[in-house]
Amino acid sequence: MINNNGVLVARSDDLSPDHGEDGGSGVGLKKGPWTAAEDAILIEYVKKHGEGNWNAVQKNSGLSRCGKSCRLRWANHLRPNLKKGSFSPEEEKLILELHAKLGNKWARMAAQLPGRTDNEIKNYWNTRVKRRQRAGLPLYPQDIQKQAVAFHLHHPNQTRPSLSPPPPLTQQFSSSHQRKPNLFSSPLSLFNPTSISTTSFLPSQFHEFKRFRGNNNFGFTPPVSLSNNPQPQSSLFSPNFSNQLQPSSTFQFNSGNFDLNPPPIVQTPIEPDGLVGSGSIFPIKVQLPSIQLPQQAANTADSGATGDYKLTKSNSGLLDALLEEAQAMASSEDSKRENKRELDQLFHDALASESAFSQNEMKLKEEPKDEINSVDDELSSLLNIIPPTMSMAEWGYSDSGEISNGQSSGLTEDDIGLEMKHVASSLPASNTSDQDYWNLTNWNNMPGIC
DNA sequence: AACACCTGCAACCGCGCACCG
DNA sequence: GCGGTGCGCGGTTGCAGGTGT
Repeated sequence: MINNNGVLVARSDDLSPDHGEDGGSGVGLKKGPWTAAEDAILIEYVKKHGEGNWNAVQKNSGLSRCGKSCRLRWANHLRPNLKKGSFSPEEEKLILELHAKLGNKWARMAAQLPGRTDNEIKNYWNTRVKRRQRAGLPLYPQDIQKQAVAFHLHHPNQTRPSLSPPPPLTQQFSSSHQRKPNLFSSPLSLFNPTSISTTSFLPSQFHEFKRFRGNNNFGFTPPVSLSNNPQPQSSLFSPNFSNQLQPSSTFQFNSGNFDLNPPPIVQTPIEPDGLVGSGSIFPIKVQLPSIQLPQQAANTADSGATGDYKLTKSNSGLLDALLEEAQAMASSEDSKRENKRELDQLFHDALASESAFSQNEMKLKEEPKDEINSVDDELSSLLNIIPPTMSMAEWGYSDSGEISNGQSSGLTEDDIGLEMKHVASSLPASNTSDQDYWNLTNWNNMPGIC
């Protein structure tokens, strides 16, 4: 319904049920764009009462907005020290890194990007997805891919991947009205270079990250002053950024080091530019210090980390798919030892496939050899351990740009399963040490994994 | 100039989690 | 243990401005 001011307002049947919150009856609550007057009211209210208790805003301030709307408006637009304007190249790079690591966890990503909101990041990413899809480019630039592979070489035992349930079908491709495909049958399958797939390895540090009510890191905060308070230096450009990001981990751009937690093996199609936002200029119109305190929050979460892992919602991708497949296979086997061997091999095969694919990709690109060699050794060493069977390197590029094994991409899940079985059985037992196993056979006993 | 199409972004919506009585 | 409530997150929608024809 449009009111006299041309502003969309809620009809009574428009309101989100949302457990009956957001203003009780909800009748008369305004929707649509915020006016300057409303902004002023909200700012004044938060100044006085602080953030949180958003549903009280309507009652106490006379603002005809639901609590959710107020929170959103404050968080995304009115909060002090928000950065506005385009993302800087550094920010874009960081977003890519974080997305490779976290998947569509916008709030967590925002916590690493001072002054940026989850909504901004989400919009940026969706836009990027659309753009890259249109251009037929992969989502992740090559160096992110390298980091992912390099990390696995250096930290094969540090973490185990989450076995995520399939995310909502709408998780990744909503903007273009594409839906998360069946991994093996869709045009966006993992063997399609234009597909987008990520596998999240969510760190234990993020356990219970979501909610921090009752402290001053998240949730309710004391009344804020809109003046520029002394703010922590943006971690983005801090030399100690890696430490701030995740204690005890390393995180370096353009290096073999990565985060404590293995990032997903990202899908690796040909990357013509290999650059982030190449050819673009990314002016930051406003760069104010941020009032966000993400690191504190992260540290709080860190302190509770015990090294256990639990199932988290994440994007599924190549690795998840393989691991899920592996898990399914494992459940049907009698020998626990055999299971471990198989699973280990399957995972290593996934890594090998991706890294081999990376090599393929790098060969196809005309890059300075030095740059390529930065990870070549590591890749080679990985490939040396991995039997070449089923390596994606053996898969050629079809004329259409798709990766194929010489046939059409109409692989069935059964096909893949059989191939993976074959791979598993081809591995000599001596090739993998017990240390390499990630207690894969115990995954079913892990909390949150059923 | 007018129209159609595209793009980016603000805002909304539904869901799930944590807290509390 | 359970239901109600508050809140945050991720996905989706719709609109305004830009661009092309």
